[in-house]
Amino acid sequence: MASEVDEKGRQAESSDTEERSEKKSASTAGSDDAGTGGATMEEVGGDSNAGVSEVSEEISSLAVSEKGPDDDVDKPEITLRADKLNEEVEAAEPSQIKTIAAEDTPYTSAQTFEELNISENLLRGIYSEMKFERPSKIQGITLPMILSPPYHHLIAQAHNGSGKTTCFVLGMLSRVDPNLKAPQAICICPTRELAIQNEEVLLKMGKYTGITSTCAISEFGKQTSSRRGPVVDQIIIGTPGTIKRWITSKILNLRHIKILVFDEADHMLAQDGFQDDSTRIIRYIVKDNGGCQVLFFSATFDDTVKNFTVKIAPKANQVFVKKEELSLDVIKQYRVKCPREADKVAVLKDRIFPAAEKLGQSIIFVRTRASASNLHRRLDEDGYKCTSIQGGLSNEERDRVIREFRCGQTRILIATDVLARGFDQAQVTLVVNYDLPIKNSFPNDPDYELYLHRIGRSGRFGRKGAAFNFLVTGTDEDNMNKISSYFNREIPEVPWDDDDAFEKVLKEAGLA
DNA sequence: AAAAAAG
Repeated sequence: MASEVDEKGRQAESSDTEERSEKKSASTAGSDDAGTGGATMEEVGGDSNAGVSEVSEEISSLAVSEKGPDDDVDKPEITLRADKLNEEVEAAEPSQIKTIAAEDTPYTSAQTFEELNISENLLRGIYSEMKFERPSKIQGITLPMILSPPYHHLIAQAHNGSGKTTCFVLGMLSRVDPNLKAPQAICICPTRELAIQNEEVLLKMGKYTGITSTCAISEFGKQTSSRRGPVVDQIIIGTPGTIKRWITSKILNLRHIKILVFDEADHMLAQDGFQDDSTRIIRYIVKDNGGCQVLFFSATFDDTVKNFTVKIAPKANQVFVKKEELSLDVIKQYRVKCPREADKVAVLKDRIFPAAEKLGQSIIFVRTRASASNLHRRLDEDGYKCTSIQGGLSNEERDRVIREFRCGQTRILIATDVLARGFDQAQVTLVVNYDLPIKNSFPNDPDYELYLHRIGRSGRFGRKGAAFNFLVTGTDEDNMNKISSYFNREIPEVPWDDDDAFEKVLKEAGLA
């Protein structure tokens, strides 16, 4: 079921058009699943007082000041129009999503794009370019929240590959005034690859709107901020550093910004992520025009960052998924115990590569830049065809590696966590955690969020996928077990030296 | 003992 739903929500390239349009994506209400009702509603909000820094308090008081005269209502009680809402959409996706509407604003989930009151030109892009028929579950819930006055902030969590990009791209395109030739929307992403990808979706969906956009990422050899003229494009999608530089060097005017989007929001607001940059940009906007609607989108929000987000956007609409529900069943997960570190390469060569050749494309995640290039070099020397990407490469090099992978010229890509989040390539069926993701601050704990994002690079839009986790040490095993129980998923072992076992497991995953 | 952005 999940697959049909996801088909609707996809932001994929044209390469998969055939499949997408023939799927019965029109049946959002998927009556067969109606029995799954009774979504568990967890308590939300209220408890968001964990240790939050003073900075955030400051932001909070600033960020609330929504532009416009609608600052009247201040009722503490939260109207759970949400449960009605859940029943309506529950049928579409089996997962449990809990929704908290800001104040007493009632929202009805959208069953069609027409009822969202978006422009004809935008509808045309949605149908003829994106080939969407109806909103996916997450789209149906969040789009009315994004598009209805008084334009509350939104904190939204949704599964990998469920159509988050569409939500905020459509949101930006719809809220921008096509006749005002000035920056009106900003989207901030953690990597330049993601910024580029998101702008591609935006260009496609907004093809007939006449709305213009620009990508604010560092471009080697291109004009520096000082030599660049003022930004006249209406939507800016980029990475924190460049956006900040454009703002401080006055080439990006914030006066007409009405919507700000954080993609991979948990990372953008994490203390060891981009929290400082993100809060600074919010402050700039507040200072220049009194603030704007802010959207926070991610597949994951750990408790700390969730509390922080609620803190800086106190009156936001909230949409959350239980963590046990996040790990997609379409992605089969396995552990591979390797006797020694050196055996990892052997498993790659003997089991993964042969399979990968037949099964689409693969991404192999390693922990450091150095191990990415080392592994790449070793395999290269032995005649295995693969490429690697990490933040130490030049921008041109990165662009080239991505381009080659996008067009299928390369099938196996070694990567650091630069590609862990958001990277959307429908043909990726295999993900290998050559090194498990671990928390930098607590090396004995796995990074659950990163794990989920990594394996989410496969199984896009309900396709099949498999993830192999390489384990060597006792710590590896401990971490694997923690991940397994955190998401409440069995992660069975595949013997590292058994061809048949791998064969069998790939069949089981629906790949072989 | 990390990676990401960017200077």
